[in-house]
Amino acid sequence: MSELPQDTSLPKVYSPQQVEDKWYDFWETNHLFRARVNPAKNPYTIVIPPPNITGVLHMGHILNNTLQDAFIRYHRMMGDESCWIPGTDHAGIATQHVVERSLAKEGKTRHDLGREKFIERVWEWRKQYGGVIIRQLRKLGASCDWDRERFTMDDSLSAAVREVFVRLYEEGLIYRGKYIVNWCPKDHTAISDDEVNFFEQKGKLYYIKYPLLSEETSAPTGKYLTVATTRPETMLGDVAVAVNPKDERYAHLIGKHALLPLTDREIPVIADDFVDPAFGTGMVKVTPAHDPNDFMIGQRHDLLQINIFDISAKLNENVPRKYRGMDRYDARRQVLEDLEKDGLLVKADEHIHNVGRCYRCDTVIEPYLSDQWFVRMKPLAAPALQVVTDGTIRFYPDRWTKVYQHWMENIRDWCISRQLWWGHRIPVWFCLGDGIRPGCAEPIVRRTAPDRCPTCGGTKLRQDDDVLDTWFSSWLWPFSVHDWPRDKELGTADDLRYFFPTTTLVTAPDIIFFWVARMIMASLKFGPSFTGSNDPARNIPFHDVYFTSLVRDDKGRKMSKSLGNSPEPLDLIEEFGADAVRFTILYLAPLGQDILYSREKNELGRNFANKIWNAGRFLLMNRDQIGEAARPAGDSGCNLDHLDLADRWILSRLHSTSAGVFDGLKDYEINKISKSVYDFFWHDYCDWYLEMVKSRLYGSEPDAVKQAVITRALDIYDAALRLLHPMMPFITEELWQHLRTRTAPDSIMHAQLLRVDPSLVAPDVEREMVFVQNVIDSLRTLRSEMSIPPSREIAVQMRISHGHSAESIRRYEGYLQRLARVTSLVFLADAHRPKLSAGAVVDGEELFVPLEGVIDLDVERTRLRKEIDRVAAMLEGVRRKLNNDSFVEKAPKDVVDREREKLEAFTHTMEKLEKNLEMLQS
RNA sequence: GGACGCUUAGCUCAGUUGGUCCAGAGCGUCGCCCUUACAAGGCGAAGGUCGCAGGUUCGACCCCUGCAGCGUCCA
Repeated sequence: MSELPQDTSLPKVYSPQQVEDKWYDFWETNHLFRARVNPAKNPYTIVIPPPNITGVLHMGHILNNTLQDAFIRYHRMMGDESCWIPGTDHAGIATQHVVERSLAKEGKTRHDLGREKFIERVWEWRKQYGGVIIRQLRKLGASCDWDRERFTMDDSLSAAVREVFVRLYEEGLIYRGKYIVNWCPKDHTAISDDEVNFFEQKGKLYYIKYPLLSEETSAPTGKYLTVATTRPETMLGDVAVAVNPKDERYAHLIGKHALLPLTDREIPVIADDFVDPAFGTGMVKVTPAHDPNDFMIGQRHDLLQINIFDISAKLNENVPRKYRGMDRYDARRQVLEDLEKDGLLVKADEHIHNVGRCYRCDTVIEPYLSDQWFVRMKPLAAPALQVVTDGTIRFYPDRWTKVYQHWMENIRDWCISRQLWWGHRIPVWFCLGDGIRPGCAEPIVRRTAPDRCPTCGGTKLRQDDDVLDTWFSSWLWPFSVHDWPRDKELGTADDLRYFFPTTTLVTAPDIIFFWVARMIMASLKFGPSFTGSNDPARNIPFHDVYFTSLVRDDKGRKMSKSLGNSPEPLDLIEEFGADAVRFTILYLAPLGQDILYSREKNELGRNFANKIWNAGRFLLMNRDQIGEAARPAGDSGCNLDHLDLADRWILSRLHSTSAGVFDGLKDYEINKISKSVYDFFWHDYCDWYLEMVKSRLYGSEPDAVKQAVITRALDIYDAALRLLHPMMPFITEELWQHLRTRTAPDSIMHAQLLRVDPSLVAPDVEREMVFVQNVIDSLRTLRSEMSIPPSREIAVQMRISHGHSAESIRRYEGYLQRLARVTSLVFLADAHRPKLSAGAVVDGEELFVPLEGVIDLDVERTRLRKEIDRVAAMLEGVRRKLNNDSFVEKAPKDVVDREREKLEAFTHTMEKLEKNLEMLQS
């Protein structure tokens, strides 16, 4: 058990650097983040969205993980078994890239090493650099259960991937086929539809003439068909020209043939509904191997598929010799030049079209015909849509359910094979035959490598070269982290059943399709195998999904490496402290809206930390001088001796603030929580309560009272620290440990949150306090406007006539003395009205500050007139309402009554202000 | 083209089922204070016809319609 770090004196300014690492070590070495199966408690589980092992912490991670940590810590302090499971993602393309780049520096490619050596190299890289982020999260204060850290390429998680692949294949939900996929010519792999980003781009629409051939002789007729295309180079793979069957202009051409220029291919004119008569000439070229729409046209008309590109999008042997080996853009230039020469290029119009680019490397995607593995999504999507529309899973903010629904209803099959080396190799083997006989056609799909072909017994087998999409492992994350399907053999079966489903998922909305939707599908599909239940509510991966804001810079631009507009998170932590960075981003993060972020904004959090620190210093200094009263029992207890208005008020505020925090948590309104705790701590507790406490501590009350007062102030501070801890874990731990003697491994982390006592929430007390505050405020304003220096004390006279009593106000006299520098308070008889004084009316009661010729009467007259104008405007508003018959008739009675009360109060105030002004006129 | 979101003080944002918010906070600005917790602070002040145009209602920042600008997602 490690010792509690001890530090006796508090410096004047809080320095997070000395505090944060100390406490993180303390928490970690004492295993305070650890979660264990505990049937006596409710589990509260979050699985981290596993960051890429190639990634480094950015502002999005700061937001995302601070939110998760705050939720986890709140629930831990509410008595739940809080379990936050960390881990990383192997990020196929990204990681392979990084390692290939480092190889390139040695002048090598992955092919020089070979597959096996290359993969070894990636693992080495991962050991050395991978998961920097995991270490950085500790700096942020993340209370992850590190014993549970997982990696998507771990043995058990890889077993889960194979298990799922085999099961889906056996059910016919995974199939292999030659389809048009999004091919990245740089990464040499297929990527899924969702991994393509579309950008509008200026291009040209080329009009090209294809010579029409005679039906009888196949000789050129001298007539031409004009097609419009944005990609002229693909004409070398054309197999038809298509028109819309309803397009009368071209009806007579259907069935005739044209000669494909630059080649000697004759191609037919076909009719297909897909063709838009309004686009270009209403006549399009058809290239089934290089356009997804043409691919479908080709299938409908049983057309040939001519692939004209190699894996780098260079032209292959299926085109005339002169174009072979050319890059697609060089080929475009050459084709255009040749068409021009032959007089077949009609024109080129400016044209804006969407171009798909690889989300990893930004290379323009090539629609490409190749053998790929797919998951049939429709059967998986239906139940996954259901649990969201029926509210079994809730999205915050709710509007994402619509986005989700739309995607689910229009779902397309998921291309899961990737032509990479780094990743989960597809568990499929092909029989190669025995050298004489050809191999068997049926692929062998197995959890582990087979020895021989089950059909022919042949031993020459070859595993599929491809690996699976990284998301094919992350969609299993909520249960694969508990080692499913090996949970029984690895002893984590209880964990799996206890911590699944998770409670909350915190993630960015841009991966709603990649990840969120697919996790729901996978959990509903495979959950029954370990929950033993078919109830969807038991098999969902999570109950709530919190979609985070996007962090932008202060000009509203997305933060990006290339713009260099993102602050370096670790530098921010170094400069402001992790607590400040955490609190600031929570304060700035309204649910579902983007955050405009800048370095300087962290001053908010830093200043807040310093404020709390100094309030703590104040309390400790006074405690050391005065001493504490006997401690009340229990963690949430609070000394209740010798209560006065300020005490009852702060207790009321504390309990209603707590209640607000609990309410906010239910709806994930973290910025409301942060605001209310901030306002309570700074404005209620420091600005008012501590100032009022001073008047008692430094006054003439007996020691027993002073001890009760300081003890209570400490108790409330303690409760407020607990309320704040999940947002600012370090400073609250440091101060909490200073407040009272603790024994290791006591930590605020595991202290209970204050239990809300509704009986302490007292609206009447708060109203009374507001009156006192208003009196003080108006005296302060008056002082300031009359240029009475703060050092100068003032005498105050009051005329009570509006519901307050002199006795009750006498009780607050100490507060007025201290907070408004009032030296004496005198109550006047009704008839008296002091001459030559500055005055104010608060809640109907009159305040006078004698001016004694020192102050300019003109200033006071101007001040009064301004106040009269203000009240007159309000009075006018109220009158207008009450003079409106339909308002009095139709508005609810209490609203009308309230307006009548206002009328009376404003009239009353007006009269007094006008009398005051009269006095000064004479 | 479709869907959704946003538009409140110079800037960033709060504003609960429409009526004690005819509007608040932080930063910035101005004035006064180094008052023994805190100048990373205290006190006070200035600053807004709540994007525009209609409508519903006794009453609209809040509800409805249209428009404009910005943004996101999908096609």
